[in-house]
Amino acid sequence: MMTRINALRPQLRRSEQKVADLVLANPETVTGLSIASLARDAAVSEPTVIRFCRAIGCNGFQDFKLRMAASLASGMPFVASAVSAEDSAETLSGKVFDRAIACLVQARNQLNTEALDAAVELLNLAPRIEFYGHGASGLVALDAQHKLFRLGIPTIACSDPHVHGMSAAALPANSVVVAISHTGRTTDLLRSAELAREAGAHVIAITACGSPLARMSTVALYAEVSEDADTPMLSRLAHLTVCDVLAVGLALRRGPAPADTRQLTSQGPPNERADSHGP
Amino acid sequence: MMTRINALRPQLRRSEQKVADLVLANPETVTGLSIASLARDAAVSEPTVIRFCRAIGCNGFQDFKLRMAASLASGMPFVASAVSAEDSAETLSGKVFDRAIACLVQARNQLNTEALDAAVELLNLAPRIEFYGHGASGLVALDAQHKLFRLGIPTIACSDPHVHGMSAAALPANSVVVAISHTGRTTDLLRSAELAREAGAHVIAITACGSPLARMSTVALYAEVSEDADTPMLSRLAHLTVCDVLAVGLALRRGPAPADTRQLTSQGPPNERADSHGP
DNA sequence: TCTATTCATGTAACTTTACTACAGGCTAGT
DNA sequence: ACTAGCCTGTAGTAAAGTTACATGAATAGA
Repeated sequence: MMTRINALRPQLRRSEQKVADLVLANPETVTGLSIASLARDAAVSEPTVIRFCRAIGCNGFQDFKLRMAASLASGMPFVASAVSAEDSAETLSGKVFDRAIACLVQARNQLNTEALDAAVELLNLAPRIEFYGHGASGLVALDAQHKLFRLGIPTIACSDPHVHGMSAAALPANSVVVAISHTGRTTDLLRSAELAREAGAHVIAITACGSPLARMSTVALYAEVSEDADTPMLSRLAHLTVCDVLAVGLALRRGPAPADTRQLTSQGPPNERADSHGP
Repeated sequence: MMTRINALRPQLRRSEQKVADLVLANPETVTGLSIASLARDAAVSEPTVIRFCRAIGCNGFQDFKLRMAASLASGMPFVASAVSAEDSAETLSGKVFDRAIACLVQARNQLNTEALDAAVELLNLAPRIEFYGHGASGLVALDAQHKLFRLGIPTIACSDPHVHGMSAAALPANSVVVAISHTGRTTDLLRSAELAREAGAHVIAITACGSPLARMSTVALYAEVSEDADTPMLSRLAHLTVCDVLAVGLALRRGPAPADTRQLTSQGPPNERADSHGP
């Protein structure tokens, strides 16, 4: 909503721009104002305000206020703010959670569909699937393995450079390596990805946009997280969820749809076996 | 907002309850309606609608609509909906991400502060900290270890029953075991938690409300996820984030606040060492 | 440079909306 | 059965949003 106003601002009439500026300056207060007050504050007439609302695609002032409130609510609560030692437990957990959520929202919005489609297709045709990652990303790889195992798709997760180096060189053609790295610059990982490609395998990269890993991959899935939150603590969550998407997409395409779908969306009986699969 | 209406419903007057029911039945449409239409649809008079708005803590109908829109916007976009084989890549990734986000929002809202405070305090005083978890939760434990290691706090993560059984029995007094299990019924984990308590250690449980693990723990952190999404695929994310909160809380209390805080909120130089810490 | 035309902006009138004061009617206690 | 108190709807009011129209400014053509 805010971005839309910003985008449409140039093609607005001068007096309407005054309204736009006022709205962009203090969006929170706008929802509480009436046309009259808003018109007065922006030094324009009431109909101009209405014309502004129409210009940015609303049905009127009421509709505008509603959309504004909705837009603020969906963007506002999950702003990433730095933690400080003075924070109470409540604000602390709020901040950490909000940052995690904001990170996922961002990842969700920038994941490009074509790449995702291509990735699922590659996975679907692959005779063998392997997940490589180091450090925190190694855990993501393990998690992906674990999840695909539950879906009946055998895979291998490696976080040891020598192991995945050897494994990559020996991959059959059209295999898929999912290389996970936030920075996309880990040399060991790049080397193994290179080996995999030489062996005729495809590389799906889960990494940041523009990284070396992204450039040398068959398909790159960008899970960029906001610069303020550029830490393994957050990128992890985004990577995990991207893997979830891949797993679900693959399961839907491969497995007998109805049964496997339910297995994904609701768990079986909640007994002690439910989370006792060894890692 | 919706939960508030539900909570206040019993102490509403009969005709006001009719309005409440209508609002709860189709919340999305309400924001577009006027008092007159809403009153007609609920078969009550206009003033009753206004009284209803006041009763649930709004300043009037306008305010009510605004809050409703805001509430819907923050809850709506991340509704958990089941995936199906017909979904395109875009809707699929949207659904998976939305469910992940909804899960975190839910976890965020139900994490109780006192327990969190107590947990951080226990961790702060602990001479030794260990994380136990099986299966997917084992990865969460490893992740927590990894993260605390980065913060300069040595810990141990175990997912082998025999290993954490032995370790638990040998814990010094006031040590802390963080036991992670979605169901809270894994027998091996319960046994080790029992051993830890007998050894004089505290147990922080990250599990579902009312589980056996929660009952026998010193402090229980509930990371309940919505019943529709009751799968390891989601609880994982909530558990990870709860661990993040614990780690950040602990680091803030222990370490030299300013330096460590920045280390948490923004990463160092994005070179190849950034995510190359071995698992 | 003057004029005509088009577009932007404000004024004024209108409609709908939200809200308030009051009175009728139902419920409950005695 | 009667009365007191409270819930509910009717009628009225003020203010809000919206529309039609007229005036002013700006631009282009002669």
